[in-house]
Amino acid sequence: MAKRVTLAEVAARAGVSPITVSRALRRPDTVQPETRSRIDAAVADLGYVPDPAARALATGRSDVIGVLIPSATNAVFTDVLSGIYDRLGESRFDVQYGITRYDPSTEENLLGVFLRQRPAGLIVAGIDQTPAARRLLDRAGCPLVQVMETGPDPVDMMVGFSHHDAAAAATRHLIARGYRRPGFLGARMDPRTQRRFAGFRAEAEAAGLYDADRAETTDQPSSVGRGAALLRALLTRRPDTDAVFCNNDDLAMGALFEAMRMGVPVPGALGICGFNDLEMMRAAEPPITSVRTNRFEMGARAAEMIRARLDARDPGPALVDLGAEVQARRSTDGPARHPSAGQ
Amino acid sequence: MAKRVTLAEVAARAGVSPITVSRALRRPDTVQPETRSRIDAAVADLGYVPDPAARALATGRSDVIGVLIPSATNAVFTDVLSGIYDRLGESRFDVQYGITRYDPSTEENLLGVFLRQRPAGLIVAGIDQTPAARRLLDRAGCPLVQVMETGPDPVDMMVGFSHHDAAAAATRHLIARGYRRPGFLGARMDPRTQRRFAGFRAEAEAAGLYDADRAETTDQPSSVGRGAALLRALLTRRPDTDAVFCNNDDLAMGALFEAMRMGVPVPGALGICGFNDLEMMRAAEPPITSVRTNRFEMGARAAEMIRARLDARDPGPALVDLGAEVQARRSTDGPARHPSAGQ
DNA sequence: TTGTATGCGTTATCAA
DNA sequence: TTGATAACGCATACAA
Repeated sequence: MAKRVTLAEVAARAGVSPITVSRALRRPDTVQPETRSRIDAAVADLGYVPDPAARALATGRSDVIGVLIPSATNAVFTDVLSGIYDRLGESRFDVQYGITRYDPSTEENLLGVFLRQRPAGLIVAGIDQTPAARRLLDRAGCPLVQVMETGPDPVDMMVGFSHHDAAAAATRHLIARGYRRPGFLGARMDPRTQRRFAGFRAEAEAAGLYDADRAETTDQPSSVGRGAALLRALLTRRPDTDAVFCNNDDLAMGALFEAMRMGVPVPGALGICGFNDLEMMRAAEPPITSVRTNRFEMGARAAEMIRARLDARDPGPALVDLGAEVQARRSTDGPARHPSAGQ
Repeated sequence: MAKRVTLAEVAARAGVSPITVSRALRRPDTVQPETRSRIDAAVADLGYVPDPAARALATGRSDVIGVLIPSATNAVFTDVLSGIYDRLGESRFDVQYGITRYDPSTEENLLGVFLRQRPAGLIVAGIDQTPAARRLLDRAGCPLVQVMETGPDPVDMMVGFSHHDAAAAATRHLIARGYRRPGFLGARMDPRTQRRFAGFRAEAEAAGLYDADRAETTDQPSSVGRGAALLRALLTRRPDTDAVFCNNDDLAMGALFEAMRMGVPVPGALGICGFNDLEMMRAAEPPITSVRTNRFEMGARAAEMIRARLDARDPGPALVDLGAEVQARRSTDGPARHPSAGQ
């Protein structure tokens, strides 16, 4: 266990006082060039690295940037993490993650864990914090970005898109392609999912095509297998359903496989649309239509906004809407002219 | 910004000295029950929470458990994270992640970042650290677990499995099912992947069925699309290949889709085996054979071993081999008796 | 069982 | 431009 090199030792070697070394490191322009070079040499010789705990104690601030997401296994969030990491990996900041498991009280706890470290910044997924969590955030005293979603009443900054509108766009796409009996497949049914469902419903109702009986949902986590099960349940109950908008891509992939198993031609007898546009959607056979959400970019922008604020630069607009675009692919090419030909 | 409540204030309210409060919190059995209850009340009244920085400075130890993984988007690692989180989420420890991007020098840097925080424990993926990183690890001065893989010469503790042997088992399975011209699909080709390839090769050679020309690999990251491309390249070059062992499940999924596109029946004309057994393999059509690796369990065990050591409990064996099992599914049911029937 | 003195490595404040 | 002093909040070592 190597003994730690301290500021005092560097100072002794450079023939200055500790505080001067401290200054030379943090604001080089405030010390004479020649003393600075002596100090730099001493730092290099001794291999000095600052102690983050001591710094945090003295300043009342850490270099931790806390990130709160619901799941570490859902590709949706890991892509956001990649974006964050891309902009923060090389910086002086340490990124620390917390996983809420979609559980509001876990989120409150983790917020507490982060806050007591006096983080330099905070990135939290979503806009559905509990009132208690909201109060904590309001008093966080550091730059804060809510990601994944846009909405009213941001705590501080926000970067995301409207899940409602994105789902509505996907539904419009299905209808435009000629599907007339669209259904909805949903798992987990957390608030974001609910808003997507609302977008689907609003659009279908506007077209006079909404049928509550074609919504097949579960509170269970989503998975490919779950998508298969949901589709089978839906088609068993309502065999004439001619398209499904899926809550996410896992469900869509499962729906595709189940359609294969059931001998239901896609897209001729059933159109399938996913959400998030994971890489596999493009590679599937048939390729699956999905809604592209700019997840990496969301993380990257959030990280940049925080850095800008910490460096006292202009972070730009406090609310950034990155939008979402329907990526039309073969799985929603439209119903076959002669439905029976599909068999 | 709420002013921080300190130990001293709690002490004043409880009518004891700060150190007694400190003790009451950390080792309740060392203080009189009645003073303890007074202290507990004061803590609750004031909403006291310890300052991690101050504690770290005083003890020369933080409560951070550092986790180093190559990628945050690869499901293989996120499952390990889930396991770690499962055992550490409720504890007093803060998990902090670092992403190496499969880059050894990034790994060294991150190790430095962690080490200067004097972490309580460290979990690192793999056994392929650079000599410099290895030296850092040797001097980490905290419990350390290498996960994902077993191998000789552990730094401290280790929990994983033999990628070579797991790949060999998968290859044996293909051969046992009757495939005689097996190929290999590989992406990224990092050291772990190389060892899987070596396992495939060793087993194929042992059966006299190895053909170097049936290995289709790329240094690019793996993806479903990449799997499709690799299969097409392989079948174009060597159309008589009758099975593929894929480096991972993404590639296997892509291979399945590409086989569909090419009109190659699976498993009759082509057997497909993946690696990791992600959930989607079971849900595919046909369901895809894969090698189950116990990723969640690896993370969970690693976390437990570290906690045991920190609590001065017996962590059990320093080297844990969790094995890996072939999950046989329809995609490797064996070649069709009459190959032409497959068309 | 509880308390006193002291130190952890850094930075803020004020003075020189 | 540089330095002396005093925190920051907690825990260790030792004493009572």
